[in-house]
Amino acid sequence: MRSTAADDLTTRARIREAAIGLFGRDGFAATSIREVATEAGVSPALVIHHFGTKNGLRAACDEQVLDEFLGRKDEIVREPERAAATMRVWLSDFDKYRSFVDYLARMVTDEGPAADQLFDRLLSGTLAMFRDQTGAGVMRESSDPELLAAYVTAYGLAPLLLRRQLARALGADGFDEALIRRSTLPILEMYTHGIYTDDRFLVAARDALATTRKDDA
Amino acid sequence: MRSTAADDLTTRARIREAAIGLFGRDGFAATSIREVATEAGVSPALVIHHFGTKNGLRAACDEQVLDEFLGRKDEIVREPERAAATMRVWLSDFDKYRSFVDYLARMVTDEGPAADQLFDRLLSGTLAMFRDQTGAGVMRESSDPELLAAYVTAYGLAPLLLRRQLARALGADGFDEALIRRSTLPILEMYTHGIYTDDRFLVAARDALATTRKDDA
DNA sequence: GTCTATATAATGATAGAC
DNA sequence: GTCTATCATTATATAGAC
Repeated sequence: MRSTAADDLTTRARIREAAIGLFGRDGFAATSIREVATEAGVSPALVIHHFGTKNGLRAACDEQVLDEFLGRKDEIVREPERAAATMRVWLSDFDKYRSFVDYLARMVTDEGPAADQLFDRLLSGTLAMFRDQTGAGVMRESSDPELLAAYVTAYGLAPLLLRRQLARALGADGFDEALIRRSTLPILEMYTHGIYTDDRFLVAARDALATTRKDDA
Repeated sequence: MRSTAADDLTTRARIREAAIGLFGRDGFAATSIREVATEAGVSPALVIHHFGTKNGLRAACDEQVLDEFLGRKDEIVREPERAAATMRVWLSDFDKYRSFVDYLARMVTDEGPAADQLFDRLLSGTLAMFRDQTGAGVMRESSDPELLAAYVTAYGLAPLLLRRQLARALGADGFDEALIRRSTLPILEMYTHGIYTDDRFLVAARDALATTRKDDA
């Protein structure tokens, strides 16, 4: 894996890493080219020289983080597994990879091609996984597999987006390896047995939907 | 319920609504006081006159959206139910309430007291609900109820944060009432029966955790 | 309460030397 | 490749008239 702290980087890469850190921490709009330059130890003009515009710099950061997270394109088929593996590495050395985690979280919720590409790759991986597992009889058949896959993908991203809140609410220092360990079994329990003891909420919802559907007609 | 579009608002309120719309759409840092003023049909100086600083304006927006979403404090105990009800109203008239949805989504992921307050109120409501339902035998006992409640709260917010991606991936115009309807049963199926047919992932994870725990020692 | 005019600072980007 | 110097624009916020 690459080394973030090391200074054996090209100047261009150093600027990009500085930008990822600041964009991730403060957001794109709230970060100035000057701040990036100072952080990287170069002049503002050099930032522009390398990346053209501030948006060019953002695009370079997007590409870098996306490549780090999912691997270069068509390298591996199973995107969600690769993503989960990367995330484990990132969380295992929390301080070292914090920039990437923060940047990634901002990227998913921002609108733009990077967010779409990321979600699509994760979703298509989840869909493929679901298809295999359903075929193998390991997974139940859903009444709406596409929707379920989309939601499960979203649920997978939720701890990333709400990592601060989860850590705070659970009395942890940050969303680190310990929290991942703690969450593994309870969440897998939920995905295995559900959280309810019987069908009553499901039945009630079915009735409610049928009723309002009648009202609409 | 209040009317967003109507012009029977004080100037102060009109400025605040304009700010909510622009902050929600473009983000706080990317929105200037001038834009807010133009949108509200007043001068930039008047914005400052009413709210002191740009951050003061943000605070007023936070308070407004939080009050709209959860109701004024200590009005209702069951926060998540109130929140879900508000969200249904907001999604039932998508264009009218889009500003609030967008603003809320930004608010949850940003750091700050508003986000913390919102998450805490939702979480404590979820916890109370879980306690009641577990007591009534409707809900299974989790191996870690606090963690499960935190995750379920996060999962409840996930469609809000990823509404664009969900809508896009599912071929919908936006995350509207139709998508809520479509998702109700499949998601409730998941929460009722889980998605796996047997324990094998759960058992495997238990083994894996036991192994790495041994490695650490 | 609302405006015009303005002070003051910061921003993204350029020009051109080395 | 990297810098200094600077331009043109925009930003938040203030002063003071009405």
